[in-house]
Amino acid sequence: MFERLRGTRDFLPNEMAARKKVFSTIKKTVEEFGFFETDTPAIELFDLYSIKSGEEIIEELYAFEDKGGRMISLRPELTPSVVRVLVSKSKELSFPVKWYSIPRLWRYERPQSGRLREFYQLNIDIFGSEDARADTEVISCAIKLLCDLGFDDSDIEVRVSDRRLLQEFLLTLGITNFHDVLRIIDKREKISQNDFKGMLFDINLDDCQINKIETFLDSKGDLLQSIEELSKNHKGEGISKVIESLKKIAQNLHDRGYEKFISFDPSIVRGLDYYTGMVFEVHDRKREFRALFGGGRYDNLAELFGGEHIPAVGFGMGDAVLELMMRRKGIWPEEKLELDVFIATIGNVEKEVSKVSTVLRDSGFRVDFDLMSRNLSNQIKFATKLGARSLLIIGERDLKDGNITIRDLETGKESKILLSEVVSSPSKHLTKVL
RNA sequence: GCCGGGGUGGGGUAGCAUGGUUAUCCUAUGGGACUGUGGAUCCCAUGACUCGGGUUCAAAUCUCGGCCCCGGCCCCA
Repeated sequence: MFERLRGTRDFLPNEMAARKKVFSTIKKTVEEFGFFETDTPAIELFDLYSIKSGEEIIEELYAFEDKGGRMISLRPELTPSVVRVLVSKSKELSFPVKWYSIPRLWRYERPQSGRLREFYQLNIDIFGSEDARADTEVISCAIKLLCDLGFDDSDIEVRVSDRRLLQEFLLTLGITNFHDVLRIIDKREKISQNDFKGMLFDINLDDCQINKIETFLDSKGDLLQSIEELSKNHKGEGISKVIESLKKIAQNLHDRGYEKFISFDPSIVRGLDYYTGMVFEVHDRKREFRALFGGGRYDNLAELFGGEHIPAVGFGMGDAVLELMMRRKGIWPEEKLELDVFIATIGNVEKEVSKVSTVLRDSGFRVDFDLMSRNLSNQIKFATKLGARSLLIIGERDLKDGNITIRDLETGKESKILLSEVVSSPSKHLTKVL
């Protein structure tokens, strides 16, 4: 016996049935927003990840040397691959490009609630547009997606900010070590106020600066309103440009009727160094789970990869947290098998079974029948376990008059019918699930 | 890598504090009976103390270590 690798999952047919429904909802919504599906290899050159990442990230790669002596890694995220494709094809693509993908990703991390070593992640990105409408489109798609899955504004909160806002603000305070400060701000929710102050103090900020930072971070709330206030309180060329673009995003989201989902939160910074503008995060309102989405604008990644300047905005959504949240709300689909027709037999009726099953399958029904020569009772039991909607009973005795029995397994109603009748017009007597 | 809580048939469990007959119950799976209606029922069978060391006359039970699972930290691209 072999054990499943830590942090990985097996999906049995009934579990897979539920996942398929969720994934198809996701795909449908995203495609309604005009995104096209892409895919890239699960393996890439190790360097694709080592170039822009720190040592800690590299430690979490599933990496190995191939037979040609190349260092290879399983992809831990999709963005580098997509940007690689984009850079190599940029001359032949017409921009903006709206792409999505639901890759399987691998990260060698310690599994926790909502975090696994192998998982799926929906990625959507818009490349080529710097316009605030692109940012809005991405955020709207995230919101619509959650609505279509069955969530509403009482379940989730989308917090939006812009990294440049915080940076410009820190500059006005004379603070330049963004990297350290952002890191601490990112932790603020998890630690006490004293620890927060202490950590900032440790990197040589004074009380006055710390107080101002706290006041600034607390200016969260309704997106439009908060931004209006910001623009009153913070003048200056750099900062007003950022505020202007946030205002556009806010107004646009408002026009789409999504204002209830959105709030402004200047403490959202999303990781480090990666993002260059708008950033957003989606959480459950109770904060029971880790972030469901994270995304934002990353305008200079293509250049980092040796291409031309291609502005980009997008997000990633992992399937693990999504499943936890949907289960908590009771909207994860039922894990049950689905079959349209099961044919039960009594005696030697092989010929008729072959004929009927073929006709039904040709008409698009999902059909199965007994392969074990079981008695009728056990066949019915088995049909129920397969989730069959309808049951056909073909028995030697009734067949002498050309009859078979047809039973609706959901209502329990059954009737006798001519076999020839079912064969000539199956859709009249049987229904397909879905 | 660090910290905490756990591992009893395929799944879910009782037993463990206070060591002592054949390890409980539900479910699942397989077979059989009811001679074509039973999505049943009844009968039979299958099947477990995570692994290794220690204490003891005796360990599922106490103890140490490994492995694995769950949760948290770190990190979260």
